[in-house]
Order: sequence, then structure tokens, then C-alpha cells
Amino acid sequence: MGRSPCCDKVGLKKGPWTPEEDQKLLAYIEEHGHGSWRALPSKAGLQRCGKSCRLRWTNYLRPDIKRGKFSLQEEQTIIQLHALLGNRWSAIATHLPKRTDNEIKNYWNTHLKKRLAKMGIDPVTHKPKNDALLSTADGQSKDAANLSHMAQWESARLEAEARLVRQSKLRSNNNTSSFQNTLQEFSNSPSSPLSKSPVVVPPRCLDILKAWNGVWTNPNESSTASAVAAVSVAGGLVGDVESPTSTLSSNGIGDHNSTAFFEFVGNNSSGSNCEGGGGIMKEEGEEDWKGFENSNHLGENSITFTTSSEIHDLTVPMDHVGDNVIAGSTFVERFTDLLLSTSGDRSFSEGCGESDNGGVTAGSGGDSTSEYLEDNKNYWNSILNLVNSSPSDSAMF
DNA sequence: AACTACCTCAACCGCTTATAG
DNA sequence: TCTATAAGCGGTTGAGGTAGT
Repeated sequence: MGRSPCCDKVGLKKGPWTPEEDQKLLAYIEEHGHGSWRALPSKAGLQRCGKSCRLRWTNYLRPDIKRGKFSLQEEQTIIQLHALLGNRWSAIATHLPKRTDNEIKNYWNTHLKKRLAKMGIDPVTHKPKNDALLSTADGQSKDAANLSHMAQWESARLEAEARLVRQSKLRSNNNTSSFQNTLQEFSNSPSSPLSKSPVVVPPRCLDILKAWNGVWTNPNESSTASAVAAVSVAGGLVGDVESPTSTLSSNGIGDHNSTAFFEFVGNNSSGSNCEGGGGIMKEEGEEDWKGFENSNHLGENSITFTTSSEIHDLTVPMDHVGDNVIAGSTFVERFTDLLLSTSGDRSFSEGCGESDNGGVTAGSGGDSTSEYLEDNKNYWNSILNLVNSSPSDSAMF
């Protein structure tokens, strides 16, 4: 019954791989494919366990791996997807072609997480670290709103994760990179709620995101209440969709992330300093970081935060437009822009100007309604683009 | 030059999920 | 349907490199 043991670990080598071992593994896989990882080491003449061989191949030897410095676009993608997915490195990796989850994880832990920390942002929650200090005394109502908000966002987040998983699996099965194919297969599935529909229907997670987008971008086009209702409907649909990763939501990370976008509001006077006023940050530039911090500390005419309770309700943010309040969703976009806006040896063209994920919130202000709306639209466009983007050339699948 | 502290990242560990029998 | 195992995944470690004193 079942399979035989993977390997007894007696006599197997551990630690760094030698070039000879790499060569053996490469040669074997190129000729035979990896097949069963368990059987591979003996066939390839390696004193390693299959697991070690698999890791060496997937994280280092595989020919379609891109190594070296992360581009600005990659960094921004990581930050934004981390805000959405938490420490789901494999899911994030599907949107970073030719990067491994291990590499992304390392890069986050050694670079990006520190940058956020220096900015006063909790890298786990993507919220300001002193958010607690800014909370109001209205604890109960705030908590209730929090729960509601978290539930909605958790649903959306989980569905996005689920779709990533589905895409990944489909891609591994039929080697297709087409998002449309993914949708079609999903819709054709007997168990799929979309199976009866003859047309390709976007996944529900996008419904939710778009509904949210509508809430934030079109307050005057329809009533806020209807927008909220749209979100509720979309959110309700989420529960109908199979989400194979739902059980993973208990890790707690995503729970925080779920509320991060909307609890964080700011009045950004710095914007995205692509040129001229830029230079606020360098890849390893401590001084530049200090400069940023000095100009962006809370209450120092830059980023400010309202209490969480003020924006928990979906109807509230619109009321705050005139109060120089910018929805928290914008913040992720802005701080990634700020984070990436300058770099000694990098081209600004990647992270500034008209980015491919909805543009950059540049310049000063953040106190106008139009900019606020545009910022939110841009932010959601970026998320939608990320979620929708097909990692067709991803090495992972 | 020697020592120390810090940083990076490949690799391992252990848990979870998927799957063969 | 159940059990055992493979595969996948995220957290952590530690060796090697680099910067600072």
C-alpha cells in the first residue's frame, strides 16, 4: 500500500552542491527528464536525496531561471502582490517570470522588508507601524467594521489565490499560457459554476476587485449604496466558487493584509519623485532613505493617517475626499513608487512615468478629488493587471 | 592585517497537500 | 475510503562574502 519510502537519509550528502554534482544532475535531467525525484539520485549517480535534487534543480540549475538583480518592475510586483497575498511566495512567483519562490522570498526578507520597515510600514500587514496609536476609542464599532471588512477582503484575496493555483495547475497540465484558456477550462469544468455559461466569464475575484474599483472611482456615477451592494453581490459569489486554498487562510498573514488597503489613508505630498525631486531612495542608500523618512513621517506634512474607524465603512471614504484623505489602497501604489522611484544604476523608465500597471501617482497633492479618484483607479488597475497578467513565460509552470 | 559584525542566499527542515495503491 | 508516501511550500539556518573598526 502506498509508496515506498523516499529515501533513508543514511549516507546521503548534505550541504552545498559541487560543480560535479551539478553536472551529473544536469546531464541526467537533460537526457531523461527528472521523472521520479526519489529514483533520480541513484540513477544519476548522486549521493543526495531526491528532495535535495529537486530543490537544486528548481532553485538553481533549471535553465529558464533568471538570476541577478531584480528590476524595478519586479520589485513593485512583489510588494503589491505581497500586500495582496501575504507570504505566498509560490503564488507571487507565478507573476514574476523566471524567478523562483525561494529567490523572491530571500529578496523580500533581505531587501524589501527592510525598506518597508524603514518607512515605518509593517512589512507583514503593509500598515503603518504606529497605526494602533492612531486608533480611536471607539473600539467596538471599529472592530465590528474591521471584521466585516476583513471578511470581504479575505474572500477576494482567497479567490485570487485560488485562481492563481488553478492557472498554475492548468498551465502545468497543458502547457498553455493563455488566461483565456484557463478561464475556458474553468468554465467548462462540470463542477464549475460557470460551466453553463457559453461565454468566457472573468473569475469572480475580478468581479470583486472591479466592484471595489467602482466604489472608489465612481462615487457620483451611482449611489454609494449601490456600489456597496455591488460589492456585496460580488462578495457573495465568492463563496460559491471553489477555492482550493481557502484552508490556508488561517495563517493570519492574509487576514491582516485583507484590511491593509483600506485602513491606510494618507496625504502624500511627496508623490513619485521620478526625476528632479527624486533621489529619495537608493538601492542601498542609507542617506536617501533617511531623507525619505524625514519628509514623510506622520504629521510632517506628508503622509498622514486617519483613524481606522473613519474608513471602515464603504460609504465613508467619499466623505473624506474633501479632507485630504486618500484611500489606503493608494498607499501601496504610492509607497512602491516611492520605494522604487530612484536608484543609482537603474533606469527610471521602469518605475516612473506611465507604468504598465496603471500609471504613477506623481507630484504633490493628494488633496484633490480627481487625484484621489485617479489614484484609486490606478491602484486597482495595477492589482487587476497583476492578477490578470498571464505569467506565460513563467519558469515555475 | 586581524578581528568583528553584518549581509546574502543556497540549502535544509518540517509541515501540509496531493496522490498512488 | 483509508493509509503511506511523494511533492510542494514556507520558515529557518549557516557558510561565505563584505564592510567597518
